[in-house]
Amino acid sequence: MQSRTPAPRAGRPRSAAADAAILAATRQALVELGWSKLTLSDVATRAGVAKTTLYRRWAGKNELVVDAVAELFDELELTDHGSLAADIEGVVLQFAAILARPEARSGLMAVLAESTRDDALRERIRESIVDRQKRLVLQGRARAQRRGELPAQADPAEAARTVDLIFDVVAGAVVHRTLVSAEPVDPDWVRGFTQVLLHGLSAAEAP
Amino acid sequence: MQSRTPAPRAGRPRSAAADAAILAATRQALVELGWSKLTLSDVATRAGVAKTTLYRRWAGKNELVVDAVAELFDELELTDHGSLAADIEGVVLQFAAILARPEARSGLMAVLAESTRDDALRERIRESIVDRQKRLVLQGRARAQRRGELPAQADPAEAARTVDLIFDVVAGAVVHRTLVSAEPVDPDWVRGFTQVLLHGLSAAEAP
Amino acid sequence: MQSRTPAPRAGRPRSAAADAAILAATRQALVELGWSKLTLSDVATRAGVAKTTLYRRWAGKNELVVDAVAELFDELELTDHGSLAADIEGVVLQFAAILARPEARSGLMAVLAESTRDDALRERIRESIVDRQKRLVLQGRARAQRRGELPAQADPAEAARTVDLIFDVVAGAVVHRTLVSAEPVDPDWVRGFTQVLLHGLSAAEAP
Amino acid sequence: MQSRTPAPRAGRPRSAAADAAILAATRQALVELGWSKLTLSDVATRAGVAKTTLYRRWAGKNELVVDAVAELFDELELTDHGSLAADIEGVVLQFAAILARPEARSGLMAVLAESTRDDALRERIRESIVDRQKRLVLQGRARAQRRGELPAQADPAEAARTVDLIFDVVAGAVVHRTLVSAEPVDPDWVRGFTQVLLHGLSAAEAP
DNA sequence: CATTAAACGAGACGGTACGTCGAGTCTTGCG
DNA sequence: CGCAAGACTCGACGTACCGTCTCGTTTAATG
Repeated sequence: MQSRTPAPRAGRPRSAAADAAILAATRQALVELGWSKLTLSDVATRAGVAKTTLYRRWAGKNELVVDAVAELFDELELTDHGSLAADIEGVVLQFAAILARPEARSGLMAVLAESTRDDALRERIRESIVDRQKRLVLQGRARAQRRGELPAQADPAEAARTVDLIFDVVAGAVVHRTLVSAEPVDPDWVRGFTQVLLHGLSAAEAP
Repeated sequence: MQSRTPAPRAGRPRSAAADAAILAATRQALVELGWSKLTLSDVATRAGVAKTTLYRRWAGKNELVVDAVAELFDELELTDHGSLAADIEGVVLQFAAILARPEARSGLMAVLAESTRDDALRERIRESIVDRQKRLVLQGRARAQRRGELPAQADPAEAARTVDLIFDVVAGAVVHRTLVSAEPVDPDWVRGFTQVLLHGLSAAEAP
Repeated sequence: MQSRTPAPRAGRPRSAAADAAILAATRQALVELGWSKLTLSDVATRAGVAKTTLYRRWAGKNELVVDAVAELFDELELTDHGSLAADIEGVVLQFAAILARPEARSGLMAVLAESTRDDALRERIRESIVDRQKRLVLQGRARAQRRGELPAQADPAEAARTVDLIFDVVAGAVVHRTLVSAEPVDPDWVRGFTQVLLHGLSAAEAP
Repeated sequence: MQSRTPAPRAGRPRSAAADAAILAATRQALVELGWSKLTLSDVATRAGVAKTTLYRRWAGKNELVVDAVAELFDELELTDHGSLAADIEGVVLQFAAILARPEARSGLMAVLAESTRDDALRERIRESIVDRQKRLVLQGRARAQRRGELPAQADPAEAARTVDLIFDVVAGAVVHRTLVSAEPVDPDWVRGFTQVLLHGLSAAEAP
């Protein structure tokens, strides 16, 4: 495969530093102001960049925030704790820690809200954020199967459907706990959640 | 408890019809425009009401939309289908049907996003929407215990914690599936989800 | 004929004070900044008024400046100095004094420049500034005819044409001297100009 | 007088063709867009030249337009029609014909407007446009004196003052008629104007 | 039944951010 | 070094919506 060099066109090239500065400034502004009071003028000022430069690279607030927030989730990883339950607990705690950061809370929910009426935006979110993190589920299952904690799945379509289901359950529960119920995702809760996820309600209610 | 009648002061009383018209207009505007392009002037015009009248009753866009959206969720009910699994499947489908309506998608996520930086708003959402629907979980558990599908829980604190957990898991998964993954909540998915919820991952992956 | 009361429409009436403040602020800004560096935001700020208010009343910079400048020329009057020559000299000096003010120089020429490509603007200038001042020529001629310095004119069409001609000559010469040649309109020049106007070149060159 | 060759320094010399192309493009843009909507980027594109090249040669819009417009007036000449009156009528018609061209109207007035607050620009206009055309007045007077239509003038200072006065009267009247009154400079008007100029108002009103 | 005080419609108001555009400068690579 | 291309900073543009205000006009309970 060839290098990614994007065809060195004529004229002055775009400043690479500007991109990083803008995304950082966006996150900072999200922390201080939240989504709705964040203005692109302000972001430009913080980044030491003209508003025009910003609009040359992103179509608007939504696209910019998606990119700024997406980077936050790339630090997630599935540390090996020896058992499936422990692995899940570990990654759920990491995920909750990210969602506890104001730039993530504020930014993520807002772009999700916008995406309900903007298909292009939804696709962008899916590519940049959602699908990138499904790797964690795949990794977790593979590891659990290697350990013999889960059986192998024959049907690949069924397997894919299960990955999606688990992702929705895990991500949904943590997001709901954090942003809707606004309760802390503490080790107790994580333990309870993992129990339900692995063994179901009936088991969970009768330990 | 006192009557709700708010001390019939002198002067012309507020029009009761206006409230209903405004909330309906808000939902209609959410459908057509979505949260971010909805303007209070527009809502006022649609409702055949002056902007002043609107601001006399709600503090702003957020409060108005919370009230407009909250009504949508009151139609949820836990029909008795004979078994816990069937009851869950029924209510999940109902919930998904509401979330499929654009006024709910757009409005709900937006106010949740705003609530990440506005505690009063979060409290209002919790009162108007979230806590009102926990009744469904309570009802479902009571019915399942009557049927002998679930054991009684001795510790009331533990019982409350379980209700919250289940609510986060169910609501979170459906919301995530609908609004983030943007995949349909069809009977297949609901069956799979209910299996995981009742019997856990291990069971679900090897039926 | 009825009063000018402009049909008291519904809603809050426009502030009368705002108009005056805006026009005064416009003249002040013309003095300090000149036409090309004058911004409507700045005018609004000076007038203690929101930009919206300004745009609600004038379509743009051009229209605003026409109105602001037009008022300056309303102070012109044809004082009776006893002879046609003296009357002309008097009004020419007055006119030159107005053109010496920076708000008049800068504003007038700029809107004239714009009017070369904007017929509506040209018409507005003609109504607000040019035609209003033709009264001076009419007045001067009437007075001179009363004194016997000029013969009466029988043909009204011819008379109108002469008024236009004289206006173009007088206004044109003073404007050109002031703004193009950028030389002072002092009493000497005025005397010479009046001689040419009344008695022609041949006489002027051989006194 | 030294050669105009500007010291052939090292490096690639400036393209001579570019200058002409830029000035032509400027005039074309003035015709199509007028002063205020003319942009230097657009001029550069029309001339097939980079913006840099343009700024290397002119300081800005004003200077560029002065040069582009000045060339237009160089085609004026005082054809000998046999009498002073006829000569004046001829040159006035020529002048009016130039002012009827949109690039002249729009460009000339705009730079004059700018020059009210920019002394360097005014000086440049005077050199490039105004003073260059005073030759016509000098020429006309010399010819008339040769013919015996005008007496010789002894005092050179007085003579200079008269040239300026006549120039202001002629140029001023034509410009005012064309751009302010926005009436055509037709042969009738020119005849009337020449009568006033040569014989004065009193004569003109009683032919 | 007249009074009266608040609610009402209309729309102007001071603000603030928007997204675009032009001016003039700077930074590439090519000739 | 000149030049084309085009990204850069800066600042004004004209628009839109917010939430407040000031009008003149209902409208129901009270006196």
